[in-house]
Amino acid sequence: MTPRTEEQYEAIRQQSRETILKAALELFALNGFHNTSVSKISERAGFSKGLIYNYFESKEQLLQTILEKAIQIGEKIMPEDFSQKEDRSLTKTIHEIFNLIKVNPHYWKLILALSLHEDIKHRFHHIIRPRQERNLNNLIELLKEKGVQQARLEALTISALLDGVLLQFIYMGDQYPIDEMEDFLIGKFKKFN
Amino acid sequence: MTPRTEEQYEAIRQQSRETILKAALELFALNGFHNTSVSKISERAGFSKGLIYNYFESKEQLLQTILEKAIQIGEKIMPEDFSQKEDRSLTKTIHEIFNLIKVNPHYWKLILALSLHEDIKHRFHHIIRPRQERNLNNLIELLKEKGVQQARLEALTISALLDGVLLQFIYMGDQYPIDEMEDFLIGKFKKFN
Amino acid sequence: MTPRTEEQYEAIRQQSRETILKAALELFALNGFHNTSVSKISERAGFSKGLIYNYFESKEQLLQTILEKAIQIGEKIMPEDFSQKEDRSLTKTIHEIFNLIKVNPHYWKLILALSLHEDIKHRFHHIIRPRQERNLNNLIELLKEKGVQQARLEALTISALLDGVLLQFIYMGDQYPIDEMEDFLIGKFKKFN
Amino acid sequence: MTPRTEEQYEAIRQQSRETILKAALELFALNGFHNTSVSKISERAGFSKGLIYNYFESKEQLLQTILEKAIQIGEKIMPEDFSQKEDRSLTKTIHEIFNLIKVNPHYWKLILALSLHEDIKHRFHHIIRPRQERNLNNLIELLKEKGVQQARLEALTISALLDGVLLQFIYMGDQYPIDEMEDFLIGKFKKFN
DNA sequence: AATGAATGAGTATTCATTCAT
DNA sequence: CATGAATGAATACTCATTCAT
Repeated sequence: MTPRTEEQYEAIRQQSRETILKAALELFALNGFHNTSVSKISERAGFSKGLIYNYFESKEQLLQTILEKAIQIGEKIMPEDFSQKEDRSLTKTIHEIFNLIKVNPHYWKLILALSLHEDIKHRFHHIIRPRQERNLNNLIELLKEKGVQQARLEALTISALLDGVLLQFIYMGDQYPIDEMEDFLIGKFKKFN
Repeated sequence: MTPRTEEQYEAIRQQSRETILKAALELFALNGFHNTSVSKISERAGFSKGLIYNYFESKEQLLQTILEKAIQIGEKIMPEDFSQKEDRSLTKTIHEIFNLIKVNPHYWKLILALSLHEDIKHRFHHIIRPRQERNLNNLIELLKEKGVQQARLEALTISALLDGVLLQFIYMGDQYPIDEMEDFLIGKFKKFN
Repeated sequence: MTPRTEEQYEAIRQQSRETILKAALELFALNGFHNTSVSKISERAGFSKGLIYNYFESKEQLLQTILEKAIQIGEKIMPEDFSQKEDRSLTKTIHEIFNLIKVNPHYWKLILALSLHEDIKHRFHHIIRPRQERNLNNLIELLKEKGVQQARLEALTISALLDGVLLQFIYMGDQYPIDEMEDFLIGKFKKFN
Repeated sequence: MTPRTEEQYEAIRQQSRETILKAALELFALNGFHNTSVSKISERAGFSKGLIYNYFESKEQLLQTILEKAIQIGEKIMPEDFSQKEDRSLTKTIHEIFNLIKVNPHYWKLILALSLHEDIKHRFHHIIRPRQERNLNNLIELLKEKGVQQARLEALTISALLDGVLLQFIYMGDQYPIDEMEDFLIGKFKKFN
């Protein structure tokens, strides 16, 4: 009955926010943003509808928060200063990407689905596009250093390949031989290390 | 003063149907199914809202009609009896896929976007899944004939690669070097011919 | 190929009108006015939708025409000048009412259903109410002549009874022992003859 | 700052539900089901359109709820176990029916109007028909016990008479001498007690 | 006289958001 | 911090009516 301390309140807030974000992510990824109601999110989170609005200004902002998080996750693999990174081997990078996919399939499914919506694409274009560009350039640099010819096309190919694996893994779920594919591709790209 | 002939009516109907389907396809692909209102479709088609319902029972059925058409298009490249096809070379097949993508990007964008929605995926799973399976098996057969080792993983790789190219082309549009990529990949896979 | 004569045209017109009215009556009686679309009427009549509007200004006017016809039919039993009618015996009148019901159940079903709608009731109140009043008064007169006490209540009772039989016959259709009821009631009211 | 208690919420809900049901009943009875829009119901109830759907799944279900309530009311007069009822005298029963009519004219008007719609009739046929049958049989039993000849036809007559009175009372409203009719009919049927 | 494509106002229903408690 | 009743704008769909042929 004693009032909670400021820290306890903060902890509760943090916890509730996470719960809501998790529920929203899952439903957005499963059914799409426009096909997911705030009601369903609150139900899945185990809260009341109104609470969502204590933490997020709108359904839209909920989405934005999720996307920003996804971008941060991606950032870890190919950080701003990728060229300074210690182990920049393609093998390592591919392994990290596969790991990411396996651990957070929902995020990537959502990102993929949303990136196909023009309206959302526009809203995040300024954030996503430069990173894609940068990642591609990093990859091109990497390949050039290894003396690869037509480094740009080769980089685009690798990038497309990884996107395609992601797509198929997302689509097929557990039926997709994700681990075998990882080994297979790492074997294939060893020569570029 | 006399009514139009049956043929005249049929022609009008055919024309209107096509116009509506085209508008719907574009909007679904651009903004997603759930984010496209029937009003917007009718506006884009240059008709009244009500007319849509003279031709299609529901927004849902409009989608279904579009998807069936997309499936028919895909069928041309990898037909049921692919193993009987005259020129089954990988080069030829890749070329055809690229062509398809370039000519009908809207269809494939839509298919991709929809295939990520669980509810829609479920509804069309019985149509799409078997074809994917069949296509993959055809590819595996093709590679085996050429004496390729690990034909299944190699086939999955090729399939992922093509999906990835589609994804990136759809995402980037005219900025994507689709023709160069085609040549590059055909060069890469010549050895499997 | 010779043009039709004016009379032939008129005959066709008359025929089409009847067909439309019949279809409309049946559907209105079956499903209610507001639950019957002009499309369905035209379908049942075997014509195009547009034709209806060559003959009737509106769905509303179609209804009005039907109601006026029903009123005319009722008029035959209890005409304006009922007191001048030759055989005004209750037995005869009841028999005529039963006949009417049996021959035109659709009309009476429709009349009953519509008379319960306030909006329609209002629109026809000035036509229907005076007739009901007149009919009741005629019945009262008749009973008074036979020396019946409390003629008004007795008349209301007879009137309610007949309405009730109509209602139940309409509701139950062929399962209702309409002929037996007629004999039974005529037996009952013989004393008033 | 603290949310309302569960009881408070329940009270609010109960109140709103009742208000909506009352408004719907009145409008359905006045203008018919198909001629009453959810908008009009919400207006009459003094709520927003959307609120209706917090309480009822559909306009249809609103109707169903009302009908079930009407059936429950009817059940009180002629309960399942009517033959066990203490005072089963016709006089008493007629008095109860008149009371019911006078207290709840809207319900009976609605029931009457709806029972003339084929589509609605079908939907509730399985609920309403058996009760009508049962009620008629109860009445027949009652009359037989009193030694009445042709008990079935007599019962049908009484039943029709009561339906007719209801019909006329509903149609004419306050102008109908409902109390006088009650006394008159009770006098008429005293002999069957 | 007859047709049916097209229109647009109206209807049921959903859902993001607000707010009193 | 938390609740859920209430709102209103948007959405899918229907249908009486018009009109060119």
